Order: sequence, then structure tokens, then C-alpha cells
Amino acid sequence: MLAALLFADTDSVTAPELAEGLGISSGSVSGAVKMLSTVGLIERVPAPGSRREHYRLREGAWATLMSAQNSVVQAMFEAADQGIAAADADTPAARRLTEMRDFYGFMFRELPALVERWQTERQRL
Amino acid sequence: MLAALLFADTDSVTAPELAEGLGISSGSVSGAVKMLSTVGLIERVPAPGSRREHYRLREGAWATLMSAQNSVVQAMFEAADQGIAAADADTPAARRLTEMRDFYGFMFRELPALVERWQTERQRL
DNA sequence: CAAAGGTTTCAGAGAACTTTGAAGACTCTG
DNA sequence: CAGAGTCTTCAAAGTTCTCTGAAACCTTTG
Repeated sequence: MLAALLFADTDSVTAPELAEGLGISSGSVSGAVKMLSTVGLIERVPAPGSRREHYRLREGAWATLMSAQNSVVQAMFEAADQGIAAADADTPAARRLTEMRDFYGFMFRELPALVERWQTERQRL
Repeated sequence: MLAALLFADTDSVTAPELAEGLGISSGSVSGAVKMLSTVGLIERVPAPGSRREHYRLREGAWATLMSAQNSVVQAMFEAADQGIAAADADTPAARRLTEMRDFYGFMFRELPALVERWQTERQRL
């Protein structure tokens, strides 16, 4: 579906066009739209003159996708943190969990900064 | 399985211990070991005196995992690139694909650098 | 070098996920 | 405000993925 929206030679695409083009049912289109919308990758486009819904990739969709990944990083960080709290100090487990927490802590700090740097560099073009 | 290896209070864990502790069959352990080994997250540990295989998380496993993600980024970059080659210039599709390629190109350059920075900062501790 | 201990492979069973199609809900428009 | 057009929901069907258990395969050791 993302590929279909990427390659479309129009600004936005209707649900029936997606169904037809991809050879899937309207129900599947509806489900995919719902999922991709909540993730923030696509958006509904108001289409005056047509009663059909139009969809398109959101501006900056890829940065959004990367930021979504960041919540995975956060989850790993928190899991490690809770693990450390539950484990006895000075055990192999504590050592491993500390390495894990430090790594994901680092990434959780740096990844958003990286995406931000992309945004500003993009601005200049 | 990763959690089991993380929390183990010994340096390494045997396959039967993993099966017993997780309540899964030896076949499943074998499959998981194979998968995690090829990804580089765990390693076999030579265990003199025991005939059983011992496993443990590899040093720097999390950095490895992040680097593996990078190949996804690369795939996205290449997909965008091929898309641009296939699309007509000055179309909405070309514009979208260019944004995608630029973003993943940026990430493909910067992510390894980020992991590397982690490695060197880690060194100092 | 045979036998015991341990691991891997693989076909079949089961679980989880996805898709479909039809019914219901929503929303413009005349 | 009725009707046509469009979208969403959901149960059933289909597909894919994962697990198990048994058999085959290594590998160490007496």
C-alpha cells in the first residue's frame, strides 16, 4: 500500500483505486488505511467535488516512521531498567542488563537528535 | 530466549536449561539458537568438562542488533533509488521517492556513525 | 569403535494473523 | 429528509508462521 501511494502519478489516491490497483478488497484497504493513519504515515485528503476519500503519504512520513522506531528503543531501555531493579547487584545478569540499559539510553537520547538534524538540513534545500 | 539469557545468573546457559526454563521443546531452542546466532546476538561458548553446548549473549549484542537494523535502512534506500530510476522525472512519484531516498541516505550515513560513537564512549568507562 | 549423550531436522498440528464479502453505518446531495 | 454512494465492521475462510516430538545425525568417551 505504501508502494502504491509512493508510485501513484497523482497527488492523492482514492480507496477504490488502491483496491483495484493492488487487487485487494475494500475491507483490506480500510484496515490498512486505519493502521497507516494511526502510525502517521498517510493522511486523508479533503477532496472537493468527489465524494470518495483521498489518501496520500504525509509530508515527512519517513522521519515519522523512524521516530516510531524510537518508542521501541524506549521500551528496551525501560525493560532493562526494570530488569536491573529486579536483579541482584554484582551478578552476571546485572552486568548484562546494565550494558543493555546504557546502550538503549544512549540511543534514546541520540536518535531523536539525529532525526531533528535531518529536518533542519532538509530545510536548507 | 533473549530474556532468559539476559537474566541467567550464570555466565552461560545450556540448551536443556533454556528448554526447561522457558517450557519449550528442544527443537524450538535449536531453532531460536540458530536464528539468534546468525543475527550475531548470541554465541556458543566452549564448555570444557561438559558435553552440552553453552550459550550466552555476545558482548556488544545490542550494537549488533542496531547495525542489523541498518541493513533495513539500506534496503529502503535502494528501493527508493530504483523507484526513481523507474519513474518519470518531475512527477509526484519522483518527488516522493526523492524525499524517501534522501532520508534513508542520510540515515544510512549517520546510523553507523552513531553506533561507532557509542563504542568509543563505552571504551572510556 | 560402539554406545551414550546431545543437537538438528522435519512433517504435521495448532495458533496467530490476514483477507474477504456482505451487512450496517455514515454522509453528501437533490 | 430520502436515497445513492462510500466507508467501516466483523464473522468466516484462507494463509502463514511457529511449535512439537520423533527420527536422524553428530561427537565425545570408555
